[in-house]
Amino acid sequence: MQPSIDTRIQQRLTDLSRSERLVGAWIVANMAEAIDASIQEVAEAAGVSQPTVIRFCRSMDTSGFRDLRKHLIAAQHRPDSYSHNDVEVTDGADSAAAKVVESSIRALVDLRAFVGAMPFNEAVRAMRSARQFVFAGLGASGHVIQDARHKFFRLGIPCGTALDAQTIRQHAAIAQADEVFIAVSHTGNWPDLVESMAVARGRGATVIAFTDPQSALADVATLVFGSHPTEDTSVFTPMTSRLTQLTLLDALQVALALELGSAAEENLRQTKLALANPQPPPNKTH
Amino acid sequence: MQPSIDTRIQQRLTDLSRSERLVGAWIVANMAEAIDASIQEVAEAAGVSQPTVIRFCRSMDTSGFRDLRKHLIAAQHRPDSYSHNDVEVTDGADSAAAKVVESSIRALVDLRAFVGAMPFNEAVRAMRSARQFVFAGLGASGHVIQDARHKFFRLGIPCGTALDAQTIRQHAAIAQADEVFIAVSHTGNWPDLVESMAVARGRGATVIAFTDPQSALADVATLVFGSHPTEDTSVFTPMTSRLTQLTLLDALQVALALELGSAAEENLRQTKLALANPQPPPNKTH
DNA sequence: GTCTGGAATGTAATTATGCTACATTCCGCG
DNA sequence: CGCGGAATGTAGCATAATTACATTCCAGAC
Repeated sequence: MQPSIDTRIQQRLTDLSRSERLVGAWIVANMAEAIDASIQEVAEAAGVSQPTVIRFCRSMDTSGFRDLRKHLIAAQHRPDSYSHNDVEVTDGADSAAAKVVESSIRALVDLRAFVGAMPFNEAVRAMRSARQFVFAGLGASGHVIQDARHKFFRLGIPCGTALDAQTIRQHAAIAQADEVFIAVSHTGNWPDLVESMAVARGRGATVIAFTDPQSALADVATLVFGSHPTEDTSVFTPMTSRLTQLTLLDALQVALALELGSAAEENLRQTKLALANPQPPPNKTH
Repeated sequence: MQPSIDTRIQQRLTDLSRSERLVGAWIVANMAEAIDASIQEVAEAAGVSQPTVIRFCRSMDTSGFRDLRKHLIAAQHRPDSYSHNDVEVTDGADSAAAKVVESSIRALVDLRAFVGAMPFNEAVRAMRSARQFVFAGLGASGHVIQDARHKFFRLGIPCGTALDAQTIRQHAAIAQADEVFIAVSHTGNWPDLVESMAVARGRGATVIAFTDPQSALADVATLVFGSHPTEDTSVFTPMTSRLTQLTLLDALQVALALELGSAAEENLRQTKLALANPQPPPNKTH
């Protein structure tokens, strides 16, 4: 996640022109008022004209005043302990653990802000009539993949897994139009995976990618679920990106279960039962 | 602090008139969009007129649309606000997805309340001098296990995995006092797993269980990290219990990395590097 | 010094937004 | 069946946000 808006303003204050600097200075000094203020009020308080305020907003990489206000409100309600505290070497086991949990929560809260803009409907539409799902991922993403497969196959649609470059290539080479590939990758820049997905898509298959939306994988995919392009370089980043991917896949599976067939209710009930008792005691294989 | 706006909307939904209820329902189902929407857009999406939207704002004890928007943004960025809704068969893919995310957040927020009482220090003390870790889990928990192993082995301590009853029994049969078994199970009632861990412990090994604290597995374990006995019977329970287990294992790994040896700083740096770049592009195996 | 070009800023007009006043519809009840 | 009050919508208004354009300011050239 980007640094919160107030620190961003502080940092760039010196790069701005005189008038814009006045605006920025007033805002950081009067955050509480700034949040409820209109453009006029800000302009007056800072002693500049209204367009200057807008120019200031643009300088801060926001689309306009509304957008800036959104960031200000968000910043005010985002406790610093969540955004900035990384683990310190002086931390005891307990406080380090607490920070990991905080960080995980933060990742999902941030995810929630984007989930509305993700293509769940499109994904479900593509998946509901698929002949087969192929789950593809390398390395650490392989665990996410296996977890996902374990959940989706219960819906009754055949599921394949491809955890290494060779298997992925082979699956892609025989891809059909009614197949859906689910590709997971933290960075989205593995040539093997990207090329294979391009091949699969070229053969008409749908490719759903869980990856960085800026990546090469995202470019070749039909649908992208962004594990958002985090700038947070803390220790936790890869851990939390995996959590968000798992959560998104959970969400997709539930959405698909709801949508499948006209017996949606029955499907949900089945899902509920299956998930509520994933380990019926006397059963060995599970 | 008042209950955050989304729960307030939920609560009062039934008291509202038909049209206002439509507005409220749309907003809670599409929080992310609602935040960026103008009155018109909300009115259209909810299928009502613009004044109705404003009347709705007033019904929510806000001074108007701007103020409501402020509360929505704040709610979205406050981690301890979450709605508690289960998925309905009438949900569209989008709102079902949103609920899954909410539910995951809730699980971690609940976890946070207990994390201080968990035996991280004891676990780290046992693990820092271990000759080997053995990760054991059956079925769905196997994915959690594999993910954990993938992370712990980087610390330089040998790690074994046991994903089926036979392997688990064999590992337990040759357990030594300086080995640490990490057992994961949602229910904690698999006879194979419970018996094997009892054997391992009888031979002097440390058994750390990630499971229901009321279960048989918890009884035989040396240390227990409770995926807390949730009373939430929603569809999500098994999904979220897996998330909490993963998060706890993340936390344990970070805590251990900090504690390992006197070169704690070096270990952390290594961890950071290893985690920050889990997929160095030209490397094939990862 | 003063002229010139370009950036910085402000003025004024434009558009979108949030809001209000009033008209219409709907619905329960005598 | 019609009355009265709540619920909702229509149309218009005021303000907020944004844009287009004019003015000012300042650095460097001559």
